[in-house]
Amino acid sequence: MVDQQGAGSAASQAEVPEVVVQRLPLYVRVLARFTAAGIDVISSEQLGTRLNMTPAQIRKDLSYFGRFGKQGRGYDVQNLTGQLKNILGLNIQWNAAVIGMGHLGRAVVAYPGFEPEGFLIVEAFDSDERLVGARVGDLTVRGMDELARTVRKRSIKIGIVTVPASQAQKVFDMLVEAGIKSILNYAPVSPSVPPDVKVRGIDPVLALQSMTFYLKD
Amino acid sequence: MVDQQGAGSAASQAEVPEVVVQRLPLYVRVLARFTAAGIDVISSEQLGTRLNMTPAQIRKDLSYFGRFGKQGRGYDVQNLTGQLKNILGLNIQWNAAVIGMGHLGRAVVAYPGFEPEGFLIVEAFDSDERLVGARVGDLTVRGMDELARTVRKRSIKIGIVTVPASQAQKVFDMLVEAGIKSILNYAPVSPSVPPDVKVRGIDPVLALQSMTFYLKD
DNA sequence: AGTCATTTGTGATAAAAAACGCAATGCTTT
DNA sequence: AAAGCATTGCGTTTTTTATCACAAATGACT
Repeated sequence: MVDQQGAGSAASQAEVPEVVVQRLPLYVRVLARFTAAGIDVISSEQLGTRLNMTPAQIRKDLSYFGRFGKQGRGYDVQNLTGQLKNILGLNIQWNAAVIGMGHLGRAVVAYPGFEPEGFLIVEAFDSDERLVGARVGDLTVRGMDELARTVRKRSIKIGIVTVPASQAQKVFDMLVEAGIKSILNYAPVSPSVPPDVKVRGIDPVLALQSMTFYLKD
Repeated sequence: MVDQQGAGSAASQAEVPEVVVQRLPLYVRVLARFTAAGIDVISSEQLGTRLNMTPAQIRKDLSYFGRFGKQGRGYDVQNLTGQLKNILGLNIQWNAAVIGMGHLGRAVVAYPGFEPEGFLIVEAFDSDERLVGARVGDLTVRGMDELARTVRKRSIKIGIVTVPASQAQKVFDMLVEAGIKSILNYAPVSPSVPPDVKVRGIDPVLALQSMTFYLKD
C-alpha cells in the first residue's frame, strides 16, 4: 500500500505484485509517445531513460506477463502497446458513475481526460434532493436510492467518489453494496472496504504534505 | 518510486525512507478525526485499525523521529499531531504558484481544500498572451517571462503544473530553473528533473488504468 | 556463412520494507 | 507498595521489491 491510498488485495491474477500492475499504465503512456514520434522499436534502456527507472525493472515487470521483446532489438512499440492494453483491460470501454455533485464532482464530469482513455462517466448521483433531476453536462443527477439499481442496469464497474469527507464512508458502503469493485476516491479519507474492492485515492493535499518535509529548514 | 509518479531522492533528512514520509500526512489526518471526536489518547492499535495497517508499522514509522508514546497508554493525540506537523513542516504557510490557466488550472485555483491546510496559491501563470492580465479568482495571470522573478519575490516554494502534456517538460525546466524544489504535477507525463527536486503526480487516469487489471475477466 | 554488437529474459543476489516478538515501562487497582 | 495489565520502542526475522549479471537469441555487416 503506497500510492496515496489503496485498500484491497487482489484475488484474481495472483502472484503479480500490485506495484508492477501500477507501473504498466506508465509504460502504455510512454509507448504512446514513441508511437506518436514514429518510432516502432524500443529497448528497455530507452524506456528506462524516459521513465527514470532501470531497464532491468522494466524487463522484469514485463516478464510477469510474457515475452514481448526480441533479443538484440528490443520491443515492437505497436505490439507491446497492444499487449499491455490487453493485460490491463484497456481495450474495452468502462462505465463509471460519479457520486457527489458539488464543485469537485462537476469538475470531474467535465474533465476531458477520461473519455479518450475509454472511461465513460454515464451516471451522476447526489444525496441532496434539491440536486436530483438537475442536469450536469449530459447527465441527469439521480438520488442515492437509485444507485444500486442503476449500477446494475448500466453495467457500471467504477465508482468515483467526490462527496465531502463526512459522507465518504457511507458512500463507500453503498458502492460496495451495489457490487462495485473499483473506486476512485477524491474524498480526504482512508476508506474501509472489503479486500476484494480496490480503492485509489486522488489527494493533492496529501501529496503536498509529504513534500514539505523536504522543503522545511 | 511508486505513488503515481515521483522523481527525486532526498538529500536532507537522510536515512528516513520516503515511504515513511509519505505516510505521515495520513497519520496527521486521522489524528485530526480523533481530535474532532474528543479522544485524547490513542494506541497504535486503534490508529492501525482506522488506516488498515499494522500497529507495528505505525510504531516503526514514528520511531524514526522520536519517542512520542507512553507505554501502557498510547499516544497523546494533541501532542502527536503537533509533533508530526512539525516534522512535516505543516506549521507554516506555503506559497504556491499554478502554471497553466486552462480548465484544470482554474479548478485548482478554485479548490477550497488547499488553504485550510496551509497551502496558499498566490500566483497564476500561463504562456498564452491572451490570458495574461486576466483575473482568475483573486489572482491576475502573469506571463511565463515573469516566473523566475515572481517566484523569488513572493517566496514561492511549490509549483503546481496544470499545462497540457506537450508543454509540461518545458514548464518543469522553467520551475527548476526558478529554484522550485517541490512540484505537484497534474500533467499526464513522467517529468525529468534533478534529483533534489520532488515531484508528485496527480493522475486519475493512471489510477483507473491500474484498477481495470483487476476488473477485466 | 561467420563474426560482432545488441538486447532480451531470468535465476541469483542485494536492498528495502514490513512484521514479529519481547523487554521495558507506566498506569491502575487493590 | 505490589501485582496486573496494556502498550511502546526497537532489535531481529521475514517478506517483498529492485538490481545484477550473464547465457541465449537476433540482426547487421562483411
